[in-house]
Amino acid sequence: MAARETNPNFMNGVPELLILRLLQQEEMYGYEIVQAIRSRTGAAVAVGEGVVYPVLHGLEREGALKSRHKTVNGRSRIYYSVTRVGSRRLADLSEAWTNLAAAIQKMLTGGQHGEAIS
Amino acid sequence: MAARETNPNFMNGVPELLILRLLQQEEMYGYEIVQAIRSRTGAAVAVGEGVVYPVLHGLEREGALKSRHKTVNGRSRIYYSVTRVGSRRLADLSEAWTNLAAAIQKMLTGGQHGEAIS
DNA sequence: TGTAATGCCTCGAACTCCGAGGTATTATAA
DNA sequence: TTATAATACCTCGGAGTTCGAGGCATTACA
Repeated sequence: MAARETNPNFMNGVPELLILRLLQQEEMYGYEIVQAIRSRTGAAVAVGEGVVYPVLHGLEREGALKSRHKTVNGRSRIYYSVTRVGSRRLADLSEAWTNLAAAIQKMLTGGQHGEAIS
Repeated sequence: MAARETNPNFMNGVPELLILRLLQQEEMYGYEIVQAIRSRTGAAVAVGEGVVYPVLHGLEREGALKSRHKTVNGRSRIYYSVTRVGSRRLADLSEAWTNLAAAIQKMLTGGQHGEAIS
């Protein structure tokens, strides 16, 4: 998918959305995010590390996230948190997703006829 | 994206879902579908012909759709309609989408803490 | 001592969407 | 009459994502 301009950048981007949302609530590290997504969605969404880490790196490169190292129990972790840019991005993605979901929901449950705009 | 097995095939697949849904309601042809999606979603979703035709061909190849030629006003059209296989597929995709949307919605609006299922 | 869990990472394969472009006919406008 | 738009079909290359497997290292547990 190219950088779509007609449609909101959704269709894809769900991992990015969820990661931003989680990090907005609290600072987390990659491995933790993988499990948080799985558990908080009741396994409806399950992304692997192969998805999470690249997204994390990409968002940081864009300035949407900032990170800091921390060692806990001899374990080195990289905690991420959202920046002002990331917060803005989350708001945009969140709205785009909501619009898309609403549109699709309407099509799935809506009446048979393509009502004219009238 | 590979043929995901952990997650439902969503994330993507929105065009496929909408096309199946439209065709289940009434027989349509490609060019018509492009505009129907745009108008019935209030332009929230706008897929081009470069998306619709390949999906149509793929679904027909899989036996989810059947087609018939028809000439109207000197215009040659290919009308598609869903088969039993397509109907089954629509039901599956539809359910998968609903589950995904619900999971995401909960994450977007839900409380800060990773509450236990309770 | 070995296996699982934690924690980080990258890579290639597969897939889809996107936009541009091509062809042909009919309708409308200049 | 001629040019442009609309209808109607199609394909292709580029771009961006997700997926799973795999690698590395340390700590916890059996």
